[in-house]
Amino acid sequence: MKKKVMVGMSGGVDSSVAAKLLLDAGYDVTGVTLKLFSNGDIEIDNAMRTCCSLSDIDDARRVCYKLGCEHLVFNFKDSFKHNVMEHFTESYLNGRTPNPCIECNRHIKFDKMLNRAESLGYDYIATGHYAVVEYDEGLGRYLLKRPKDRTKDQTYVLYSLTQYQLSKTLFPLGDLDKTTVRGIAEKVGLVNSRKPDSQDICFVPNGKYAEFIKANTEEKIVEGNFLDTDGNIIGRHKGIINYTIGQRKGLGISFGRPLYVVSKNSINNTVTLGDESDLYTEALFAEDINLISVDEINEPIRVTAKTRYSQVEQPATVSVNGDGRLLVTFDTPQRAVTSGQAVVFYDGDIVVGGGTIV
RNA sequence: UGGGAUAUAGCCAAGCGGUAAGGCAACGGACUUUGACUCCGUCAUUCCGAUGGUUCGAAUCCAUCUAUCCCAA
Repeated sequence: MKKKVMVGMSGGVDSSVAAKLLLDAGYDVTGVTLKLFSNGDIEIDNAMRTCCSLSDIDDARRVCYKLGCEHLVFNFKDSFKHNVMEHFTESYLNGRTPNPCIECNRHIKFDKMLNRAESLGYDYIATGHYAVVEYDEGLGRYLLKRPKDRTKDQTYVLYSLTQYQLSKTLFPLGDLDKTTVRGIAEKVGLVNSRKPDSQDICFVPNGKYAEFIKANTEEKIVEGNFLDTDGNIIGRHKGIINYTIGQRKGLGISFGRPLYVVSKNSINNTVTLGDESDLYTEALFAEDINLISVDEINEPIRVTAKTRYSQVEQPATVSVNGDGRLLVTFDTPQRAVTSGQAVVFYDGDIVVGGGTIV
């Protein structure tokens, strides 16, 4: 009997090809598009393309029709609002810089959707992520590994997956590169074969995330002072949510040389600016740890690690710090390590684990 | 109302008679399934506080005015 797979389909080319590949591999495939928010809720016009606009649900539906598989739409708006949007807003208000894609994977795709799939009798869920899941007999563990196409590596946003979630997940695109995927879509004649890659935060399609926060919080966004690294007031900022560590653009302050956000203080409502050289730190603490290739960390281990989605992994040492936190020490100081972002550890192509930067 | 100095794009700033450097900021684009970073491009079309004058030609020289700053009263 065929194994049943529920494929999360955004309407984009990647997840569409994932569905196609699963069908070819002999699975009983159902495409699912998640309704995560209404365009009306986030004050954007409906003509705009986001992962949940009508046109995207339509694209997914048309792909399924073309492939000859069932297509469903699940309404996860409440969960998305609570676990992703509110977390996003809260994080910024507290002076951190969140990564909503990670929260969406953690709470929506690989939790909500997986649960729904199981209750409906599916054996697996699948997505169009570029990553590899592999069961290692020796370790007796499921491993998350980097994909063939390194330029599209999405393991960074998947570090939170548990052993159980990994055991239920298929990533059909792990061994393909993007051009091959587009080629397949083209060949099969999928409507979205040339659709641009998605980018920006899906629920903030105009890129102005600060406006989203203002529209979704009771709290008043108040102006405050820009400080130099000695604590002197050197200007006014438009509210702490508008800035993140390492940011240069949009400060609106002319100083003869470029200035970068070095730190934020949500208590005093101040933003400290400094030179590029002030951005480098060699150690960080991480919390909310999820480990994949190992059960626990007792002795310090050598890894490569990255602190943002698009960063080349850097050599580092990870050690326990009690209180559930990990201490990550890089061999060389890293630029703009930012609270709220994730740090993910690698052992070669294998994801060791990761956590949220404190 | 004695003396001195300075007035160049949003900010800083080159230019010293030959037809407006550069930096910062800003804006646009590329890159990017997060925020950023980075990269590329645009940014004073008779104009350099104002008005006259000298000159083939001035932001650059002269005069006056205006503004600001400093020193002294």
